[in-house]
Amino acid sequence: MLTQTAEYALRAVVHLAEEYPEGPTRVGDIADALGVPRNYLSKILHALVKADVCGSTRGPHGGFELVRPPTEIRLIDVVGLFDPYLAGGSGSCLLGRETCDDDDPCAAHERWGSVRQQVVTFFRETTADTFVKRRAIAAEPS
Amino acid sequence: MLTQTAEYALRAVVHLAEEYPEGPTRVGDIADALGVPRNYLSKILHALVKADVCGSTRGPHGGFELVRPPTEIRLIDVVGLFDPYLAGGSGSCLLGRETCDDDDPCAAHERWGSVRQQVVTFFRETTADTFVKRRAIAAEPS
DNA sequence: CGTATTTATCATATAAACATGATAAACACA
DNA sequence: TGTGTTTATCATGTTTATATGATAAATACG
Repeated sequence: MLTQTAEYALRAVVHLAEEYPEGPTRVGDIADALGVPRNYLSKILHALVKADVCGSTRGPHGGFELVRPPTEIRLIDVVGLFDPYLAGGSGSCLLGRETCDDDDPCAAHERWGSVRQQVVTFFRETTADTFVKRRAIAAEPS
Repeated sequence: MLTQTAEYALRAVVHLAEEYPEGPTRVGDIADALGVPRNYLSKILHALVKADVCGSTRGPHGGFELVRPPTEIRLIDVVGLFDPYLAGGSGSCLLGRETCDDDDPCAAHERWGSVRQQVVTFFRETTADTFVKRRAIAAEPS
């Protein structure tokens, strides 16, 4: 449903949300935590920097961090970078018609559009904090 | 959302549903009608034959046709052949966890599962006749 | 200033999806 | 039985996604 790359990006952002607002986290640490290829993740994080989702710092104590609080980072701005059809509406006609919109719909337009919209809405309305596992403050009760 | 191949398959099956229950349709005719590569479509249709969705006949007057009425062909059995994650539930954890089910769910399990389920349900409950454009029997009223 | 640490960038490799082309096998029909 | 039509199969090519590795540039700190 998502490309591997988009899923890596999402998981990295959720991970960074867990660290927020501590300082930068190294690529290697994120890669180890998520179990994804380090150099590949590096490229993905760099794309997120260019998209103004993450910030980066080089050198000792460097790494990546979110540029805004997790509550203000919509997942659509993360996965949409790597699965562009989720962001823009291109190639959206299930039956492959050139033009397919509300005015001139294909036979599947309404039903498929509705399903598709639910997916898009999910990523648009969900923010990076949603899937953060909060650490327990106190020890768990015995 | 669907791979190109799965979309070709879906469109071919909808096309064959429009011909049903006439005799077989040639690959070339289907390919021309849909605007998809002929030889590639041939391979896809062959897979649909092996999956008992289509039947094929060689030689003159040969081609492909549905083996059952379109109302009895679920789209999941078409797209699931080429997008296996839609059929089986593999790789379904958005956060990449090894085990993620109702008993031991990740932080995204419920919300993502619900969205995902809507897509799967769409293909499971929609049959090949749904998107057939019926030819008007009479001339359209002036 | 020098050195270790870290991201940025570039070059390359691998795997999968997508697509093309040629030949073989089955079939219809004269 | 022969010939043309059609799918079946196999071999190959192209493009994109995924991944790896090496080097360059920036930064912190002694």
